[in-house]
Amino acid sequence: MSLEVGLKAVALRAGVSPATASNALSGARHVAEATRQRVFDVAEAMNYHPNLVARGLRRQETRTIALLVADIANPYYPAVARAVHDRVDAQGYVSFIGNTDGDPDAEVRVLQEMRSRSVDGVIMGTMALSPERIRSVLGPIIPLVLLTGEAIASPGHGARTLRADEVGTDDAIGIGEGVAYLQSKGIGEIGFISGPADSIPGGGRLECFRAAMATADIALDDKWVEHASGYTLEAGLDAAERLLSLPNRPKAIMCANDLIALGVLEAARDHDLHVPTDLAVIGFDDIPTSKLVNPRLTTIINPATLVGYACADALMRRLEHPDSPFGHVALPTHLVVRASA
Amino acid sequence: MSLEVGLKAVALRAGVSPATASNALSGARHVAEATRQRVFDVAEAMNYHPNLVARGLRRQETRTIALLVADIANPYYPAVARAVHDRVDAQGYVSFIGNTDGDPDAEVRVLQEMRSRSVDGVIMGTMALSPERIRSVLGPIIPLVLLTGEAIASPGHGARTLRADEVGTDDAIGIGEGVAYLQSKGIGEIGFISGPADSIPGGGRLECFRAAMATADIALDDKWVEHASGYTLEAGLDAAERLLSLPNRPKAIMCANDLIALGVLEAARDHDLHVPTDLAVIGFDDIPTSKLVNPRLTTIINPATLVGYACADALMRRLEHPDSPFGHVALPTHLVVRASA
DNA sequence: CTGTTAGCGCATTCAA
DNA sequence: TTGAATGCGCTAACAG
Repeated sequence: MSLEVGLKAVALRAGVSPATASNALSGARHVAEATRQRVFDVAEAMNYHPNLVARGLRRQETRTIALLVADIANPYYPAVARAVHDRVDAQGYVSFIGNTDGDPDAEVRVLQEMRSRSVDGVIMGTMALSPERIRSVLGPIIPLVLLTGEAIASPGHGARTLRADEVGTDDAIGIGEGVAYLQSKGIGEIGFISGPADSIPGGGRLECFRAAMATADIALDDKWVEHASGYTLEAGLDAAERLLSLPNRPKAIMCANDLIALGVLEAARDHDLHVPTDLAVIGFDDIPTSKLVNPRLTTIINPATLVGYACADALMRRLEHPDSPFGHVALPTHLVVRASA
Repeated sequence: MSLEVGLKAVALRAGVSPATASNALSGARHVAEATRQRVFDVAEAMNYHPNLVARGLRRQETRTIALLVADIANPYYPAVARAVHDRVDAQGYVSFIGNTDGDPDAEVRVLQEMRSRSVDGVIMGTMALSPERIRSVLGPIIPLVLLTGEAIASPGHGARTLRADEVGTDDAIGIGEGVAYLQSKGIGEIGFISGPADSIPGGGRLECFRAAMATADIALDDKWVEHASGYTLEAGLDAAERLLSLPNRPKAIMCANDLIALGVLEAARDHDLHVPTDLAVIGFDDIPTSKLVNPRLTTIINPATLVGYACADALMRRLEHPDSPFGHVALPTHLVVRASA
């Protein structure tokens, strides 16, 4: 009934058994050159293409991976997704994409879904679930790459039991550079806008910030630490409004991501504050927009493409060498001074 | 050997046959309430989740779709991807993502790949292949939604033989508004920067532009029509350099997309041209960046989220009603006047 | 209402 | 070097 030509049809027309046709095409076993050629010709003539679902069931290997992020429309992720795609595509893998909005229930649901679909690997930028929970939902087998800034805060954290590779950014470098830079300009009244209080990447960056302030020996007023309700411009604007309405407001604001920082820029405009003289603003991520806004955003470069490559490479490596030691890659972040600080 | 609990294991523990367990869980056939409850309890206790690869093979329905675009990192697509994801996710479908860079070979390759993977449907924003070619590579069965601005240039174009739904934008509306707006400001020397000469969306927009100029009764100097080498800021900058170096340059430039327009903005800066007084610039798409740059970009809104919804809805509709008439949706575009024109 | 049989399309045993 | 048989995990058809 099926209109697709299957291996059986090719074998029939080539006058061989399905097994031989399979071997001829895949090269798994040796086949007489004449036979091989004949099978190839017939397959080509009949426009045969293997059914990858059936192959996946049989081989217990689907050559699919899952890329799970909070929101593909968040400007940081597309570059990661593209980089991952390019790397795995070169190895014959295709990617499922999943958006979780950082909602723990959604994360569990989509992880379970991907497990049911027998993906060969998962790359996940979690916002809510602990690594242990992720591993437990995903089951003990499927290779997992964690895409998280916090990886570095606790290097190699439980890799043994977690059986996961970690790719992150060394946020402390860039944030340290940012604090030092502000200090060198004589600015000590530095505030920070993090993401939602319980979210992971922003929380890690906040910790980095606290550490950097301590290192720089600058007292940190806890009133100057705000939590945006999300990693969006609007949430950043709201949080900045609160910060700028304080009786004694900070002279500089560092942010957990660029969108929040863009919100701060808007808030500064609303308050008739000149950036950077009245208020210095430093973002995080260096999304494409950042070099195009006015004033151009001083920010900390989060190398999205390299992160994507590193995730894909870690996953491909584990698929080839399942028993290699688990690793964590920390890509450096760096301050890029533009016009906002 | 497999560590995953299968239906057989659940059936065994529940004391029923695999078929009954299947029916109890899926509800395909009626099962005694007591049995059903027992199967559910066992499944839950054993943490059973169906193997969707096996189900796909058996049901000849994978509940996967493919979203094929030129480049997910292009800022227009993430919003489309997110919208598609949300709609199909609600129906239990997951999305493969494919990037083709508008390369015809890559498009053929990924279409073939998706066909091999038995996706239930394809949403494709083609840049290079003709609809007929796409249909031929994809085979006659798999539902196809074409995401293309040109759909509207030739409404219902070959829908019968193509067996495809089309979702596009009515680019002529917004481009007509743009030309009329410039005319109302007394600007008649209008140039246009399209995408690569052989690419589809930019070509359609160029045609709209020519038509709008004719309607407005403005003579169009062909020297003022340029082709950018891609839909990027850099390509737009290059093309604009060529246009602005002309002995008699246009007083306004309309563009096939916003990134090209952002390149024009940079070129204008390089040439010490003040926007909009020396040079008016109008983009296309209204990507998030456009409202944040300086000067804020006057552009034509391409409702990416609505486009994504429409694509997903068209696909879901066809999956439910395979024989419904093929349709094409044209979402209106509109000029939004900001500061660059 | 439930169990048995069969097969989706392929790749891997085993045997020849 | 090749073919026949088997089963990946699930569900549909057919019996009972």
